Amino acid sequence: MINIMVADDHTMFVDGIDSILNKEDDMQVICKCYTGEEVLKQLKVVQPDIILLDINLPGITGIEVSKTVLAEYPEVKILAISMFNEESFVTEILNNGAQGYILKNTGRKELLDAIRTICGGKTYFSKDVTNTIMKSLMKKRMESKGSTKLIPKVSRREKEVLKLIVEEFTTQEIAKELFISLKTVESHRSSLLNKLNARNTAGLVRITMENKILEN
Amino acid sequence: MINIMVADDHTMFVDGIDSILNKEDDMQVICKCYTGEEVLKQLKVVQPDIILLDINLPGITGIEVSKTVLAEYPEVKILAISMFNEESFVTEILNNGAQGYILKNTGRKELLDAIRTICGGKTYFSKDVTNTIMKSLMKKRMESKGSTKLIPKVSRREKEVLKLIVEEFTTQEIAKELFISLKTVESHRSSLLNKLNARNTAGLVRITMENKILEN
DNA sequence: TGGCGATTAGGGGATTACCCCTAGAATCTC
DNA sequence: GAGATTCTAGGGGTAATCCCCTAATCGCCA
Repeated sequence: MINIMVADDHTMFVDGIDSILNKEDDMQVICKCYTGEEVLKQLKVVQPDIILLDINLPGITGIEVSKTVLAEYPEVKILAISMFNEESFVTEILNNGAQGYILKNTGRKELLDAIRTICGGKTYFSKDVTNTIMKSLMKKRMESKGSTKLIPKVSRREKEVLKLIVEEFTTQEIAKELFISLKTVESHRSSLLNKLNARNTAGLVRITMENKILEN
Repeated sequence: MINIMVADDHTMFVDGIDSILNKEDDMQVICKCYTGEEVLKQLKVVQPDIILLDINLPGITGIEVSKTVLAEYPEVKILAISMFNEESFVTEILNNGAQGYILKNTGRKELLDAIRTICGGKTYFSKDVTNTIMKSLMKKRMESKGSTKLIPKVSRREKEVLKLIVEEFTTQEIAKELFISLKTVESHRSSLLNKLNARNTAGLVRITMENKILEN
């Protein structure tokens, strides 16, 4: 038997979920909460297997609740529920302990499927959600590619020097490592400062990491 | 009519795909390739709407081919096909122009679905693949949370200094910006070097960005 | 209320990074 | 094979960082 806590500030929604779940033989709703505070309070009394948690709770948000649950009741699973198919919400809640994420317009069958999957120790994400994530993943990559174009090509040797700079080698150490003169390394350094439009080592490292210059 | 190019080094696989696709009224395989070189060569002659591209091609890999296609034939869609459900492969190919990713054990129906979805301008990822991605996404978040713990807490003022260092301010400029003495900034700098276990400015910046120290 | 970390500040010196300049040799490219 | 780019290297100087030390003041908290 799966013991379920439902947390959402919309009473009708909670009741709807309640009626759907209680029709199932292997599930029972043991607690209904309408605020984040209530969830944390009730958890000291009841032991649900899973919490159906609305992300946009008033007061303490679902994100905050999720953090606390992960820290204090790590055995309790969380299925995040939201109106919004927003990439930021999804990653944020995944970041903080949820095992799944579904939208509020999800059908009965998928809801039951999600609950059983998560209670079986796996993770569950609705198709809409995964699509959103994948798309935003692709977008981010594209954007990072786009901004890279502003940066002139860094030569093979310069990359080697740059790599060592990022790894905290001094100019002298780089010279020894690459079997070249100190002056040569300085020469590469100043080329890099120019090409990457940096003022100093700090900028060199930051720009390198922001644009993932060493990852090709 | 969807014009399809198939690229895989296993002849039997290519022929199998060919026979599946040619049974459909709205699809036709117009070109079969067995190496990456061949794909790039054929693209100068034929105009496919979509390429079914094996990632693990011998010689020029599917990744490389995908990069080139994205750059030179941006209107041509790519559906990546692979034996392996590896997170690194998937992100790499998404990174470089593919609109979809399916596994070789994918059934006929899903293959057709994927092709039609992508040619309709959308993206397609098989369920196995999205699961892998989501899991590795979660893992990474967890790991980054975990590794953060190794780093001693950086104080408020130190973070201010650190932020300016990352933004290429020199010690003198930081002193002016924060209305404190040069020696004070140097003091904070050396505390930071100690706390973050860095040898120099380069390390300071790298560790800061790797651990996202300034994002709180 | 004593201790601890954070913030402030300094002296003095060693090392490193940055800048301006030139310039030959190797390598790639058209 | 000519031209561009890269890799190499140096002289000479200034600015910045890093290191070792001390030390006063402040706030917090057990």
